[in-house]
Order: sequence, then structure tokens, then C-alpha cells
Amino acid sequence: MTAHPGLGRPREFDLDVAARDAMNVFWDHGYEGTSLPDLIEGTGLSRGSLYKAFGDKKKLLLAALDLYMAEGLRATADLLSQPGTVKEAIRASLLRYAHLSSDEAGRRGCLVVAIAVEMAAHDPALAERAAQMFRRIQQLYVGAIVRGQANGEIAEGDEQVMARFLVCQIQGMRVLGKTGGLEADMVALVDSAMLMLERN
Amino acid sequence: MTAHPGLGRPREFDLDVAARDAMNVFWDHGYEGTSLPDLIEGTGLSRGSLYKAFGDKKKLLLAALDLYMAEGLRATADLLSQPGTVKEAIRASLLRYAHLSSDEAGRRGCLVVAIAVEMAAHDPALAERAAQMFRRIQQLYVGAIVRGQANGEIAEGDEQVMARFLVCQIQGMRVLGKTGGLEADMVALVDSAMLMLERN
DNA sequence: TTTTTAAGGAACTGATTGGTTCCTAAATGG
DNA sequence: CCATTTAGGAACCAATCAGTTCCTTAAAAA
Repeated sequence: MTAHPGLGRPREFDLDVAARDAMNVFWDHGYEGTSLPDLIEGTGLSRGSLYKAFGDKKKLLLAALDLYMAEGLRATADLLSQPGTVKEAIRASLLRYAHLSSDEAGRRGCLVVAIAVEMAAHDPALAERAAQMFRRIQQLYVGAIVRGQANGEIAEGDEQVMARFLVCQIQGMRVLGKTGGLEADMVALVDSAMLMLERN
Repeated sequence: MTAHPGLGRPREFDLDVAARDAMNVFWDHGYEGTSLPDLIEGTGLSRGSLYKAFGDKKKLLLAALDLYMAEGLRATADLLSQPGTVKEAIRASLLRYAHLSSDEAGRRGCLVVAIAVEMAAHDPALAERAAQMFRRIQQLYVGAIVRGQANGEIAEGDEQVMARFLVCQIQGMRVLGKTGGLEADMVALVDSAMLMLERN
């Protein structure tokens, strides 16, 4: 779907750009709340082009979701592999989520959370997609925690449970941020969660 | 609107029952995902009766939300005021949320979270309603934490931050539960969160 | 019984929904 | 230059949407 077969008129728009534009529309209005005219306006494409490129509305959401998840995972992975102590790296990644859960960004919320809350109960494929995202973030933190435990920075304990706990805290911040919280309050939540790594 | 003025034909259905029926519909399908026919089927009422009693779809959602929040707050308040140690009471209330975030109940999720995620960014009144719910749960936990600190059960520390932390953990569980988690995993999250009260 | 009030239901509105199907224009490979 | 293939857009589809209006029916108060 991505590579041009070489024959016939080539696509005049970028699939990734279109998916990203659609992502922003779904992000702001959810799935049911997004109409085809919304997507047309957001991408600047026509109905025909959109359907030819992505199939239908649901498949377009999946493409947008994959883009969103890949970028989110990359951002967290980058922060967790930063030089310095492991705890500093973990805190930095949590502070990013705190920032994303505050003020305007917080009000906008997280696309994965929005789709999980809106659609997971009715759409097993989307539920699995969201669960996969949560698991992957968890594994990123598992890696950091294991490193921290190895060098004595982080208390012993089930690394899966500790990582899952951080993921839970992150998703909680994203929900609380929907009603517009101050970043200072979110940072306090991060500091509370960091204590878990001290003593477990 | 609740009390019958005494003149004219009295209402043949119970407002609370109708609001509760509507609550279940919104709960399962969200706001945008709920159509008027859905509400008619769910309540067993007609369009005319529904609009005469509640005004419009949004006001019906508010009535349903108020019912949901009142019951949720009462359940948590009850568990927190149970005899025994304060920590046992807090744990019991968190275990209730863990149960509500597991398996089928988890997949169904929380109406307040659903509405907050779907509508808060676009509807300030609903955002405030959800924020109010989060604040009230937080204050319930503040009361318990202060009691626990007074008798030495719970570590010293900012009771508002500690309570907010628990609320954040609760909302996180409800998000994770949307993709269908095991209750044992949720209980492990509760135990992790309880550690916060030990040492802060 | 009469008057007053509102419940309940049916019919209808204009707008919009997601989705399909054309047709024309254009860019490629041969 | 020509044949092939697809992009892009316009017109159109049946279905459904939230919401309104009107009318009949029924219950209470006087």
C-alpha cells in the first residue's frame, strides 16, 4: 500500500501525512464524533482518495493509531535510554506524561486512552491494539527497572508489577488531565509514584 | 421537576428509574454513540415523554451522570467508614475499584471516565462535573488518610497529594481495565499503591 | 361533572451520516 | 505516442440523526 507499483498515476499526497492529519481529527473528536467531512477537511483530500488509500473510516483510524503509538513509544524509549541514572531517566519520562496531562495538552488527552475508552468494549481489534500499547510501554519500564535493580538504584521486587504500576499511574494522569489540571499537581503525582521504586 | 404540582395528570414513570435506564445506555455507548432511539428503547419511554421530562439529550446525560456519581461516592464513603483499621478500609475501597476494573466490569468501564475523555475538551460544564467527581473522591480519601495519620497507621505527608495519588491510580485502573485485565493484576496494583501510605 | 393540566405517542422536519459509484484528468511504462 | 492504471472529485445513496409539533388520552382538582 505504501510503495508505488510503478504503473499508473502515482499518489499525489503522502500517506503518512494524511494519516497524521486524520490522527489529529480523531484525537480531537473521537471516532464516533468524527464525520467523513471532518476527515476530508482535516486531510484536505476527497472522499474518493481517502477511501481508495485507506479502505474505510475504521482502517484510517487504525493507521492513525499506529502512527500515534509508534511516536509515543519512541519518545518514552528515548527518554528512558538517556544517559545518567536510571531513576532520573524514569522520572524524566514520567514528567513528560505529566506535562502531556496538564493544561491544554492535558485537556486534549491521549488518543489511545480515548479510543480504548470509547471503543474497546465493542471492538476487540481496537481493544487488542490499546492493550498492546500498554504492554509495550510496560516493557520499556521493565527494561529500565531491571537496569536500576542491577546497579542498586531501584529496590528489589517484581519488575513487571512495578512497571505496570507506572503505566497505571500514567493512564490515571491522562484521565485527570482531561478536566484541566496544573502541571505542578501532576508533578507531585510523579514524585509520589517514584517513591514506589525506592521501597517495594 | 421532581415533585408533582398536584394538578393535572401525574407522571406515569419514575424519573429516577428513567435516568438510571438512560445511564446504562450512555454507559455502554458513550454520548455520541447513543442515539435517541437507543434511549427510547433503553427507557421504554417515548420521545415526547423523554423530552418533556428531561429537556434534551444533554440534560438527560447530566441527570444520569448525577445518579452515577452519587452512587459511586456513596459506595466509596461506605467502605471508607467501615470499622477496622483505616488502612484496611482504604484497601477495601481500592479493591472495589480493582474489581470494577477487571474482566467484564472492567471492559464496561466507568461512565465518568468515558464522559470526561469523550466530552471534557469540548464541554466545560461536563468537564467541571467530572472534575467535581474526582475532587470529591479525593476528599473522601483525605478524610481517611487524616484519620490514619492521627492514629499512626499512615505515614506523615501531604494528605491532599496522597489522596490525589490514589484517585490517579483508580482512574488508571479503569483505563487499563477497558482492555480486559485480570483481577489479580489489578489487586497487585492496589498493593503497590498501598505502599505509598506506609512511607512517604 | 367540569375544568385543568400534562402524559404519551405518532408523524414529520431538515440536516447529516458513512459509504458507493461514477467520470474525468493525469502520470506512468512501453 | 499510446495504452494502462490510478488519482481526485462530484453526484448520489439509503439510513439515521436530534429535535419539534400536534393530537389524543387520562388523571387530578374543583
